[in-house]
Amino acid sequence: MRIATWNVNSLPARLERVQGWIERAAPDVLLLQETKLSDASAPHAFFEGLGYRFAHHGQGRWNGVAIASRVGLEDVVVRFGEPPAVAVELEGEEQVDPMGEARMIAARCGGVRVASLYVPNGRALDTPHYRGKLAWLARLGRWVEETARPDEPLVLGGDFNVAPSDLDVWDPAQLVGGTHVSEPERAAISRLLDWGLVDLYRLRHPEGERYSWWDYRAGMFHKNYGMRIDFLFGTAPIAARCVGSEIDREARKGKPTPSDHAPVVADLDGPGVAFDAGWGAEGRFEKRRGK
DNA sequence: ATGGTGGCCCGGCCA
Repeated sequence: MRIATWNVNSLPARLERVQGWIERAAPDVLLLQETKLSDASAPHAFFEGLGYRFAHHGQGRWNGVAIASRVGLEDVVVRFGEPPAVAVELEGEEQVDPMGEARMIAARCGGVRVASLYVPNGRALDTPHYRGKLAWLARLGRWVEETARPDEPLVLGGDFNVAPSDLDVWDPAQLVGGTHVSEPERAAISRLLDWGLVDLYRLRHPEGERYSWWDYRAGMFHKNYGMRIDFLFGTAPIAARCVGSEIDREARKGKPTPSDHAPVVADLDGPGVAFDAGWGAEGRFEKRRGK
């Protein structure tokens, strides 16, 4: 079984790329983030035409998460199972509450509990958005601890907007004092790992210079100045079944315009189906340096 | 060079 996660940065803007990638990578379960769609606009027929069932949790213009599965899709939960939040005032200090936003959907697919997660960006350390990010990550930790067990098949996938170690960023010195690398954010990821989740890509790839997100600006992708912030985290029974994992750098290249994130793939059981993930000869991306 | 790109959808906001 192949599970993948991909922040598509708008599903309607990415439909052609998503269809091409599904045909190329043939995931059994695809976790999507940043669909930027309302539930009423969710493209169920598009996914059904490709052989997938589709569950979407959106709010329109921002955020939005979804699960496409061709191995069953049951027991859908959104927003950690909490009731819809009332409208949140975003102007005042300490009023930022990402809990009400469309950032979490979970389901059971092919005997595996999967969650598609879009962690708040946090903007900057001294903002209420950062404190909201930490609160959201704490809610995620509590949801995992209260509703799952480390010995059952569970996969958390998505855009975590955290680089867990300095090996996951192109230049740690440039990011000091910023979000994505702060100690509290990394502690929130450690909480998940300490509970029993395993970073499936890192399990198969100990090397650095492998990222899942590159800024659109300033040629960051071409210089391979990126961060590894998209993950598939699996419990021990999932890690034991994981025969391979890739970040598909090919999906970040070319036209039509790609997302700024690449898909992360993990294969459970069997040999998997090999594909060139675009990191260059011998699987190593040749870093190019700007003038 | 204190920039740059891209998506929301048309004036800035967000990443």
